[in-house]
Amino acid sequence: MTDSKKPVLRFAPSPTGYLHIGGARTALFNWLYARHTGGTFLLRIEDTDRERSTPEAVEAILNGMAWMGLDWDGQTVYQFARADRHRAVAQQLLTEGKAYKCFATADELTAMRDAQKAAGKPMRYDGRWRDRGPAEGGDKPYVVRIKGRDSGETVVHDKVLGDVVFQNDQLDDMILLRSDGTPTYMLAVVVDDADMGVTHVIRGADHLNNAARQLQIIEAMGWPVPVYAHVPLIHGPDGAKLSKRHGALAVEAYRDMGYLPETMRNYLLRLGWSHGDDEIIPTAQAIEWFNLESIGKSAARMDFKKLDNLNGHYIRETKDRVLTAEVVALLERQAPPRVLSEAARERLTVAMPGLKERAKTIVELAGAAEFLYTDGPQPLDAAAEKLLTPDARAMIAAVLPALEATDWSPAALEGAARGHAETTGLKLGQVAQPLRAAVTGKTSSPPLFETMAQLGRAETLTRLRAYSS
RNA sequence: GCGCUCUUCGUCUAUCGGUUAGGACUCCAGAUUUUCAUUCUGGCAAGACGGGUUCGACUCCCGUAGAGCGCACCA
Repeated sequence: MTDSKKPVLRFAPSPTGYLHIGGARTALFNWLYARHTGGTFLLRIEDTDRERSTPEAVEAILNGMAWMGLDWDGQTVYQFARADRHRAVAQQLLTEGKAYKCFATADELTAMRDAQKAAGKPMRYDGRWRDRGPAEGGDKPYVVRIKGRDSGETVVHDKVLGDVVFQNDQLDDMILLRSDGTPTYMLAVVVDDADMGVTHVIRGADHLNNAARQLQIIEAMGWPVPVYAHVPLIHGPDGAKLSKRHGALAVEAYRDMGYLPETMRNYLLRLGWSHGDDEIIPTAQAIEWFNLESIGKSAARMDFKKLDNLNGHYIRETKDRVLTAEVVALLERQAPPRVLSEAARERLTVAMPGLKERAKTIVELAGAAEFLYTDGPQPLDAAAEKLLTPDARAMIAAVLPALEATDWSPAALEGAARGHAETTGLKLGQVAQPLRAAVTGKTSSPPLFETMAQLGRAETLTRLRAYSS
């Protein structure tokens, strides 16, 4: 560990699927720590599994990172391109006697494991080729395995979990090079981390066991040991493993559900990391505060109610024009895309202050604003339909002249409505609600008289007349 | 089965041997309001269980239970 140097962090996803919520949090923690310390944050695509890696997945991960607002330093490293280097390291280990060739066939190993399981023994490679000379194998296919220590213990010093001790006799001699000569993940990560100068490895707790194995390679090569921080996994709302059904969705699915990137960063940060009683932690503050010590040890569950609440907060904090852009983008992504006119966008922005404190997601916002960007009489939702009784429609007709006589300012419109309420002995709400239903098609909306003013005299009257009798 | 890890309100968490165990979300009640929402006030609600150690344990140790992860020529 060289304390004099700035930390080097990395996020190393395998492109076998989209960037899910757990990966996004791992990336976020790495990014925050790098930005907090003034260090470097690298991105490495672990595409050594040629069967499962796809260009689409790479694309999805890059897009996900971009949406989350997580930028990385330097070029993206593609692990597969470094296979020669990985092979060279394996070769070095081989010549130094720190690795050996194993000629056991897959069938043989399966049989071995079955026997172990039947005997209630731990299932692991028994080292049958550990001390046999390669000559015995002849020209049969072989894999290269690390010659790990078979006694003593390996300790992973983890910043989150503390010192975790593994008995070396439980760590089997893992494969470095497959029989087709390609490097395995275990070899590739260690070599790449070393070559990239990675000083801190922040990754999911599912890799904790791997850390002990990887330490064997690191020690064999005499490389510096990085600081490890294994962060607990995220579970679904029911405590079970996160699945598509719950929230192991692509981060972009959260965008489509109407969540803001700032919300996701804040929510994911608080899921497993804390700073006293603080809940609202904008990204700039997060960079200032983030540390490894305050990462919790236990797995956390997704809580969409809290996500919604946070998102509502950030929506209210966001500038009107930006929210309009979000709504516009959302509508354009819809199944039949819907493109808003310049006038409609302007109307949205003007009404945004009243709209945004009523929405928890951009999707809700777009829905609640529909009456603003759709001209003409509005379709009524069930509650509005129920409210617009014949009596209510007659009331609208009765109040219409008074409204028309105003200068169409919010105050004047309210005055007219109040006046009508007084002379007819109604409460203001009994006048306002039918008007609201006729104007917006809904029983709840931003303040009615401001809304009518924003809509304009002609448009509002068209809608009112459609539901008056 | 073997190994590793985790365990405070329903959920996310604070607490780093001495507190009426705090905050946030959810939920409930109330205030404000032309609706809804926002905002504000108040309320419900927790140390998995069992042993120790200690004057004193949520906090340290052991055990039990539950949960998660790992045990591939996947990453």
